[in-house]
Amino acid sequence: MIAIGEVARLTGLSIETIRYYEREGIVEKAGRTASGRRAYTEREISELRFIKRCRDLGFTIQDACALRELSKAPEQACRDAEGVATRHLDNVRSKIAALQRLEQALVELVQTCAEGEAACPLLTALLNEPVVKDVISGH
Amino acid sequence: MIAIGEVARLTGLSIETIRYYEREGIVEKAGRTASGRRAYTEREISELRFIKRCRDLGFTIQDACALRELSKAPEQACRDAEGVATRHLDNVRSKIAALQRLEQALVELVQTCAEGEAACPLLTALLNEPVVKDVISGH
DNA sequence: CTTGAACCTGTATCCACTACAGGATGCATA
DNA sequence: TATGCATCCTGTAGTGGATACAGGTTCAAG
Repeated sequence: MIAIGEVARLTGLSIETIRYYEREGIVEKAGRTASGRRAYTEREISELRFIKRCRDLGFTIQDACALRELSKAPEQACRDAEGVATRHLDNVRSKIAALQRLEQALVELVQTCAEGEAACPLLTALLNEPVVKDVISGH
Repeated sequence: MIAIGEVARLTGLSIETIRYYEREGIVEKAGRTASGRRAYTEREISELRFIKRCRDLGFTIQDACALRELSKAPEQACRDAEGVATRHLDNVRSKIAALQRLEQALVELVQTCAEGEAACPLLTALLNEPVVKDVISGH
């Protein structure tokens, strides 16, 4: 049986996050020792690591749970998993594109900033110009 | 005097967001009509629009407020504003780079997905783990 | 026996909104 | 004048995905 601190080290998740996953029902409640401490099996650790990998790839928790279920189901799983991943990939590409538009707008703003001018062109632009259209949703 | 709905239309912010900005002290409390409805001046609308532009560029509310203050100060504003914008630009570029690494990883995952295989390579990759070595030894 | 690390529960906080519920007001039409 | 609908109000709760305590218990080493 493995304690939560060790699980954190093994998975790369923080202790708080592991408890949060349990609290939210994202993973099953871990077993307990006589004194009430969480005790993990290797299977549970694998599951946490699976979630961690999905999160590192930018999948939502919901997607991560869906992929985990697929990893247990035998039939059709591959195509479903590919679907989830492809949709996410589209998402990532949209975000990249939006950020690149942002980058361009920022570059242009900063370029206008010439030292010593009476009015700051950057601030003037923010005061007067309409700006980028499509914005990033995520934080 | 302009009502909040019209201000929303003029700025591109939602009514809820305008009220939220007021509630949080991000902008000054708007004046009121006899019946208690918010009434906006052109100056207040400009300020909301300024915040909106900053948000569209991905600046935090905090940055937006800082830039707004700079737009009111006469001296040094340009260089300070350029600093804020440049730091943000660095941020945006880091995010783009991170997302591009993500994109590459996802592309590789999805590419491995060949229809009809027994085990889904995508899920296998997510599951694939080095065997847990160390167990908490004691008891 | 004492110390300090690791663990526990429970709650609050973050960011920037968004989504109601439940009611008051304003304005055009019948 | 009455109706009805759009618009507005306050207040509260929820979102995602954690993170940060406070205030306590338990464990292991010296």
